[in-house]
Amino acid sequence: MRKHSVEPRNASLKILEAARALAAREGAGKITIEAVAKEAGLSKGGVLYNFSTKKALLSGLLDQMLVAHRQLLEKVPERYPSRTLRGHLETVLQSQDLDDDLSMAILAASASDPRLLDPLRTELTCDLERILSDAKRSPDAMIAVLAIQGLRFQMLLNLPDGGADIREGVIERLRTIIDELE
Amino acid sequence: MRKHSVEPRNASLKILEAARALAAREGAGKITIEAVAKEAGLSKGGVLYNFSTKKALLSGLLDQMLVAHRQLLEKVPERYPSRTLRGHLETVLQSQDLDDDLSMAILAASASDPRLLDPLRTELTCDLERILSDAKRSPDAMIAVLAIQGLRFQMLLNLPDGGADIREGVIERLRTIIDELE
DNA sequence: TGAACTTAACCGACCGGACGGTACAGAGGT
DNA sequence: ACCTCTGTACCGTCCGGTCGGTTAAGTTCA
Repeated sequence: MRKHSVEPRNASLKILEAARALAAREGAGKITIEAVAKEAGLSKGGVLYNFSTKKALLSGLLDQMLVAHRQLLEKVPERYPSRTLRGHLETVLQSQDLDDDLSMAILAASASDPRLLDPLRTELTCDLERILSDAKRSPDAMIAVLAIQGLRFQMLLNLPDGGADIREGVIERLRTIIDELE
Repeated sequence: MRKHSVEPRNASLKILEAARALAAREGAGKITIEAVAKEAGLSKGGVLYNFSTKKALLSGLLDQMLVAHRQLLEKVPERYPSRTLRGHLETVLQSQDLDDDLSMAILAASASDPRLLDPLRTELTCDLERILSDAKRSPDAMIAVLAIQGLRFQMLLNLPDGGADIREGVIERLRTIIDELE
C-alpha cells in the first residue's frame, strides 16, 4: 500500500514555531488559531488539520518545551553529582524571556483545563524522584528544588528579585547547596 | 421591590465574595461577569456598576487577597525575628485550596494584561525589602523567600511535592533556616 | 500510458455562542 | 428632587470549531 519514503511534510513543527514567535512578539494573550495560522503562512483549517483543537496545540507547545528541557538536562556532564538538580538550575538560568509568554499562555490555558499540565507533572515527578534519591539530605535538596521553581516563576511573572547582587548571591548559594548534597 | 432591606449599601464586598465562591466551586475558568452576578444574587448591571470592568473586578479580588495577606503577616508576634519572612511561610502553609482557583483566575488574566499583577509586585517588593534588611545573610533569606514562592506555586498547580514526609522535612528546615537568619 | 480513483494536506467561509460592555429605565432612600 | 444603586435588554466582537471544497501526489488497472 504505502511505502512513503518522504515524510509527510510536517507543518506541525512550523506551526509550533510560529506560535512561539507569535507569543514572543505579541504576548501570551495573542495566541489564537487564526493568528498562529497567519504567522505560519497557513490557513486556519491548515492549523486545525495538524492540531485538531487548540488545547492540542498548546499541549504540543508544552511537549516541545519539555523535550528541550530534557535535552538541556542531558548536557550536564555525567560526572556531576546531583545531575538532575544541577540541570534544573542551569535550565532556569539559561532560559530566555522568549519562553516566558509561551509559558504564560500555557499557564493561562491550564486555568480552564488543569489536565493540560499533566505532562509537566509527570516529568517533574520523575525528576524529583531522581533528585531525592541522589541526595543525601533530602530536605535540603527539596528546598533547592523549590527555590529553583520559585526563581522560575519570579522571572516568569516579573516579580521583584531584590536586585542583581542578591540574585548572584542566591545563584552562588544554590550551587554550593547542590555541591554539598552528595 | 425590595426584599432584603438590610445592607443595601455597596454590594462590592458581596460581589467579591461571590467571585471567590464561584471560583472555588466551578474553577478558575468560570469567572465571568454574568456568573458572578448570578452567584451574588444580582444582575450583570449591578456587578458592572460596582466594578466598571472585568479587570477591575479581578483587581479587586487581588486586592482583597493582598489585604488578607497583610493581616496574616501582622498576626505574627512582633518579638519574632525575620517577622515578614516567617509570616510568608505561615501564610503559604495556611492557605486553603479555596484560594487556588482564584489565584489561577488572576494568573490567567495576567497573561493578557501583565499590569494586573502590579499591586502584587509592589507588595512583594516591600516585603522583600523588609526581609532582606532584617536578615544577616541575605542570600539565605532570599533562598527562603524563593523556596516559599516555589511552594506556593507547587500547591497552586498541583505539582509533585515528593510526599508528605519530604514536605514536613522541608517545612521544618525552612523554619530553622529562618531562625538562624538573625 | 493514461484515465479513473484515492488519499493526504490544506483552504476559507461560516456558524454559534460566550462574553465584555453599553443604554436606559426605574426603585429606594435621604 | 436628587443621587445611588440595580435590572433588562441589547450589541459587537472575538474565537474555536465545522464542513464542504480544492489541489496535488500517488495508485490502480485497462
